[in-house]
Amino acid sequence: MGRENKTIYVILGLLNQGPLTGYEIKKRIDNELKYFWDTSFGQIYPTLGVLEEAQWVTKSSDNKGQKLERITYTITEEGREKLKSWLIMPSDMPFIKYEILLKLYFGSIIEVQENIANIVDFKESFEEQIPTLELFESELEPLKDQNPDHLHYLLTVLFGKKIYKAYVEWSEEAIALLSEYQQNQKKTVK
Amino acid sequence: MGRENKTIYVILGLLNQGPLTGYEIKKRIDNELKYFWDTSFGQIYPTLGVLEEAQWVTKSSDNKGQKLERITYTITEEGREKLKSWLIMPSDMPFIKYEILLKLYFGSIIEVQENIANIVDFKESFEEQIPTLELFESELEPLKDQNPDHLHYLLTVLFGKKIYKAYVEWSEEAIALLSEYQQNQKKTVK
DNA sequence: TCGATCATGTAACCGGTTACATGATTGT
DNA sequence: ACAATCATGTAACCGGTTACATGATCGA
Repeated sequence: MGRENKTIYVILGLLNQGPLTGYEIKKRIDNELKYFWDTSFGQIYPTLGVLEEAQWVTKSSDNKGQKLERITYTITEEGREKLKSWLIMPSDMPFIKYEILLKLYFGSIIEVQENIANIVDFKESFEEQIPTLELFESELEPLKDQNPDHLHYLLTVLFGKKIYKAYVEWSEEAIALLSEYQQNQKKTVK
Repeated sequence: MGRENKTIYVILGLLNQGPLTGYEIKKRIDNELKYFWDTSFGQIYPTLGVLEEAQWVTKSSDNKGQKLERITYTITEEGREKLKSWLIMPSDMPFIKYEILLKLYFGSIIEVQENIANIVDFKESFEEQIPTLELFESELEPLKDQNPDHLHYLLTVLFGKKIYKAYVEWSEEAIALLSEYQQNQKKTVK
């Protein structure tokens, strides 16, 4: 699970671009970071409390006491330092549990067709997201020299594109190998 | 975190190939599944208890009562059915939290060189594993038509190779873009 | 003899999800 | 009127890691 709580850095990173409410933080994560990160309200609100106690953010409300209070959080200088010190540390390796590989590894006891169907699902779910990533790419590409943020966003988009294409290519190879095996089986039975 | 406990299926999948002790299960996971799965003793032993209670495995000991008891677990017919029913279900999508992308996304506030160093680390750690995967591939390739298990193992190896190569390619692109940006910056300063 | 590996397990803790609770505001 | 969205939070629960505890066996 990776010892350290990374949620604090996601929040600090977003707040570093400007003050936000908890709700807005969630929206930004869902819209912008969804290809490589996610989190839930049940994590965001408690973490904001932790951040405030540590004085990495400050809290303010333009309608305190009223119903539907809107609490805006702002990063502090200490918070910015905390963010920077994390940014320059080596990253944890992505450790990923691929359920589909686990199923394939043990998959010889079910029908070949069932395994192929699983891979087809996998392939399609990534393939359909590639055009969106390419759209982002075409929007960010011309801006990359003007603003370092755009360049950094572009790098994450290129990552997504590269990996999703690799998923699709592997799926095609795997389906071909399984189909070939299935054909050989049929011949043997005949 | 993905609702259902997948550890039970990893264990059932391994036991389906033959009886094992908890310790041996851990070793097999570390040796064979490490590219796409891992787990700890603190998860394996309690899960074996759950599996036994559900009668998906049976427990036996050739040296009961002695010190250093060796407890061997064997899958039952119900266990095998449970495994099969999971194998044919659609897989959860791999949801992956890439700390390195998070850092890049927020990376414009630190030195370009720091971000490049992070990517270089990332690249190297995967690059060095590719030869091992290619060795596995060359061992499994000639066996794939003889035994369906070997074909299935090969598919998981091909996955690893494809994704690791994609990581390396992206790293090179990203480093090039960041270096280019850095050069332009220097010119502007002059 | 001494270190590596075999072998089983527990307890404390943490990160994270889901469901629940509550209600206001905005646009159609 | 009504649905969607805005808005904040809590509690129960679960999966998983780490550290701890204990000791046997085997090979150099």
